Amino acid sequence: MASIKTIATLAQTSVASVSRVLNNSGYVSAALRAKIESAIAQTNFQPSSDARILRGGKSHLVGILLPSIDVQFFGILAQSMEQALFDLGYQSFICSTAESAAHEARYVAMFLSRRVGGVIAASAEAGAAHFAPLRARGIPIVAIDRDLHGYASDSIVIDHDLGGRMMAQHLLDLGHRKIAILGAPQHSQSIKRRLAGAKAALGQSGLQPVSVQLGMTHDFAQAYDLARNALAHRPTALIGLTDIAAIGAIHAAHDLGLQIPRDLSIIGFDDIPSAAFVLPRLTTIAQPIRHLGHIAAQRLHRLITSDPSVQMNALPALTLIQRDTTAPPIPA
Amino acid sequence: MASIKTIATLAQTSVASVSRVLNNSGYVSAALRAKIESAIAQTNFQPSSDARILRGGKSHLVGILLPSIDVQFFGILAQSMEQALFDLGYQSFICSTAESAAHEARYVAMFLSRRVGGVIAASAEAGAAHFAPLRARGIPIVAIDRDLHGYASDSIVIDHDLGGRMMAQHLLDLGHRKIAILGAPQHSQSIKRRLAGAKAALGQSGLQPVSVQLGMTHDFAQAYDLARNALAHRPTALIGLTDIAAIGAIHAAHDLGLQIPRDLSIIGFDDIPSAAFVLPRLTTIAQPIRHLGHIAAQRLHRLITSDPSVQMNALPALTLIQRDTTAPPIPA
DNA sequence: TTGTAGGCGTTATCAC
DNA sequence: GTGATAACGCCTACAA
Repeated sequence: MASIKTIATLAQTSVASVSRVLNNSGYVSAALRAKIESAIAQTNFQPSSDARILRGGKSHLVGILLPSIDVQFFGILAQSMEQALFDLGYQSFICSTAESAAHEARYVAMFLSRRVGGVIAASAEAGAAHFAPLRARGIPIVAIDRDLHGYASDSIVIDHDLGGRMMAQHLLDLGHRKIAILGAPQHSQSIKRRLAGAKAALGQSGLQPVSVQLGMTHDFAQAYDLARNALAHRPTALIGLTDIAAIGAIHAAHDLGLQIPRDLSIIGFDDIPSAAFVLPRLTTIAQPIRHLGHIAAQRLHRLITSDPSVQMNALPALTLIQRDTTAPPIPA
Repeated sequence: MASIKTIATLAQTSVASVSRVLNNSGYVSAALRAKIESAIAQTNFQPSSDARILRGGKSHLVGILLPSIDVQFFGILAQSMEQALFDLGYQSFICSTAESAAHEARYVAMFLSRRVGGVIAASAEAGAAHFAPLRARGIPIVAIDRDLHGYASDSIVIDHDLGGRMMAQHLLDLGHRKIAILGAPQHSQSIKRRLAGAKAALGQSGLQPVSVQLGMTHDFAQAYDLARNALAHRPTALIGLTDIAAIGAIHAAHDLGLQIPRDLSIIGFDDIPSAAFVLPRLTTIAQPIRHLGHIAAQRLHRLITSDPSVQMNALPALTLIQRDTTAPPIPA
């Protein structure tokens, strides 16, 4: 593999000068610089990041820990973070943890050996002790989507509780009283908080959900089954803690011969692209996914460089997107 | 940052012995080994991959180049590859290129400086010269989803042409004669091949598509617009070159008051999770996305290690998944 | 303006 | 069994 030495030989000079042109540091005569640059171009030479890191340079590596990227919400999030980070000069390890603390721990060990400069994580709920080694080494951690207890240096987490309230309130405002709730994965902190928020809002009206159905995985098929269970309790409206859950519910209702929103109102959460492209179009609470990813990248960058000039963006707000799956209940 | 030296001091021994326990090489007495292991555990020490690479070890790094991961097809693909690769001992840089050769080139330069051991790529169509430096260094490249002309060491690319034929044939078998085609992104090799295949199948029946609508981006909204254009030509059936395209078309048809499949048949391609969860459920050609990802990972591993014992899996077949969006046309 | 040399963390080679 | 040590590729004093 070509090294700085190869280039030096090619350009008939010393490694120091090559390093100087590579880094635009110190003095190099125009003539020498030209020779060196041509040698670099010829060889397609790229200096070894490893040697640079070893020498004491920053790694410009960051770890991104997400439950998955085969679910669109996280795919969008991952891509937006990776792009923003790349533009800031970092390269990312995007890791899918399947909500498993064991997997997270494995990836954390990898981050350590790769000397990542920072981590962005949407961690599984069950304990976060495996983040301790990162903290011990002063490696900044930005929590995204879910809090990380004492381990995060910064948190980009929307107000899931409020989100839950908004869903419930919308249905309440429409006049619904028999409301069911479903969602997954049940161990996810965001799901739990939305659930808590929704229940709280119902509670304020002296109501309780007629059924709460929680599942393990983030997929349509399971949501469909949960919805079948929920619908057995004859709600007039249904809260999907995610759009996936809500869309699964639309299908379950359809197969039961229910008309939406006439017989059943459904509201979701996230506003993933599919939400606007199901029939009927899904009413949902939108979170600005890409925007959150960009903010997380910026914050991590700020933490890594300790550069106070990077601005602290406020978290964008949640918005109710009213589409075609919610309406007042039929008067009894 | 703790190093092997720190551990040696802690365990009152030399770096050589620490290295020996780290790598299970050479002789270490049980007593010494215990001391060293405890020092390692105490410190949460992880040896620097950079130093290992520098020393001449393999980097165990691989680059994954995909147009995006915010589109579910690629998100699933990326995750399956990353997982399989991680289990094989590799860490991946998952990079979203937005179908841009310039972006690809930037990532390739990064791969070079990071000394990746291999690359998996679904490249944009426009030329692949920027892969030359990888080839020059003998870094294996596995093409996935799309061929890479002369640059790939191996190719995991389904027969898109056949896929196109299968879509057309299904509609032809049903009795359709006025068939429109839509899809995106139009510069994608896979899209072009499916289109070619579909046209060829129509041609064998002496037919031509009544309309071909191609777009730039992989999203529902654009597909919706394309479908509006296509439907102006009054086809009885419509081929979506991707499920995204087909789902956009379902909505366009719905908004035009068309009943599916009575007034219009629609077939898609890929069988992404949403395909089974739109109404009506989408008939489509399934490609086993995860499986393809696993195969790509295996093949790359084989190329990196040149270990002939890794089996060559055959590419899995395409299957028609008949759901509810296709039916015979209404007799005129 | 250019060149020489040391050291970053690791492993392999060689002595002891 | 164990411990020095050279070398990997790079950057940065420092010397010339």
